[in-house]
Amino acid sequence: MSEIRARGDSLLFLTDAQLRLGIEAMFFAYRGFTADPDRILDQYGYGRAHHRAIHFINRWPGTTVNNLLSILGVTKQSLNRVLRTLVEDGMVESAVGTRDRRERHLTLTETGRALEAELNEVQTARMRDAFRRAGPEAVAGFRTVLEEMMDEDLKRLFEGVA
Amino acid sequence: MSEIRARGDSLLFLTDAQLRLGIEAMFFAYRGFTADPDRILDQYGYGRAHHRAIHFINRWPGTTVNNLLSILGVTKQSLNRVLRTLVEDGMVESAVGTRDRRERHLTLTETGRALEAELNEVQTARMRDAFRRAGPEAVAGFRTVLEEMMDEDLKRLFEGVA
DNA sequence: GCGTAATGTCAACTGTGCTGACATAAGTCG
DNA sequence: CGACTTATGTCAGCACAGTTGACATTACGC
Repeated sequence: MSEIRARGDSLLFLTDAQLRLGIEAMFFAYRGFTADPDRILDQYGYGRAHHRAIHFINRWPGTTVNNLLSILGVTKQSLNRVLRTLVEDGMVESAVGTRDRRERHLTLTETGRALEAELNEVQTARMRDAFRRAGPEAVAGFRTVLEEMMDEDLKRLFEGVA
Repeated sequence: MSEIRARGDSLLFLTDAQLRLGIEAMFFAYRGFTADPDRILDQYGYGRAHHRAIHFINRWPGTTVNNLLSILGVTKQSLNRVLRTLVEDGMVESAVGTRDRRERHLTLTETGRALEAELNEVQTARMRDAFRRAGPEAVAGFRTVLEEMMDEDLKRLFEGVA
């Protein structure tokens, strides 16, 4: 506390009212954040869980099931239900590991990459518009605060790739 | 686009990679954002829907069911299930409107306010730490970007109270 | 060969969203 | 007054995505 006063900053941004506004901003913004992809997913009979799996498999092609589990923070039963439909639908390929044959390496198929691109397009469009209107300094602040809100392990994961 | 270049800003913050990082930051941060209240809600046998109802009833005491419906963006059947348990548990009071007797005005009871305080405490604590570490300029940017990501109607609602 | 790790699967349960249908009470307006 | 509309509540049924617990298969490593 004292070192902050010493920096000469106003502490008005830490009032209860300001913090509650931050909470509500998160809530409303997250709704906007998911609204566009949700509409596309509906057409495929998929939900947000499918989106998250597709997103992170695209992000780290060849990742294992266990990796994905720890990134997504769900149980294997929950993830498996989603992965099974994605593999059946030809969106995801599950390849036996070469170094360790117990592992399954997950990658998107051509079709899967197309869906990922479609989902990314709309979600990115909203974010791009928001970033553009807000400007680079605001975006830097946005990213900083979000990182500080993460759990420690996810923060390390995130900073590892950022 | 041109007016941004004219401002002399770099457009590097709008690259696809940066936008994808923004998307992932939102995802991971929202997990952290909900993690602490979730643990408390579990103890009461409640979920996030209960939290949201409690939050906004506390925020606008005496609000009507219809108001709450449009803020939360769910169906009345969905909200009613949650409200019913909260009223049964003595967390929320539903009072017949005086001006319009069709309306029900919702307020938190003493017990409800205590739970709200408990939930707000942990969620606020995380946000306060994040805000403090990030500093006031980052917080301003955070709020700006979040507002720009909201749907238009929610943005107006939010700006109305902010 | 034994223990452990990675994965998959079955069953059951929960919370929270949805649609559709219907009911009641109360306000509004011709 | 009567007709329409609005605010709310409720029943039934369904879907998605999370959970726990139990168990099986396969493969790695000491």
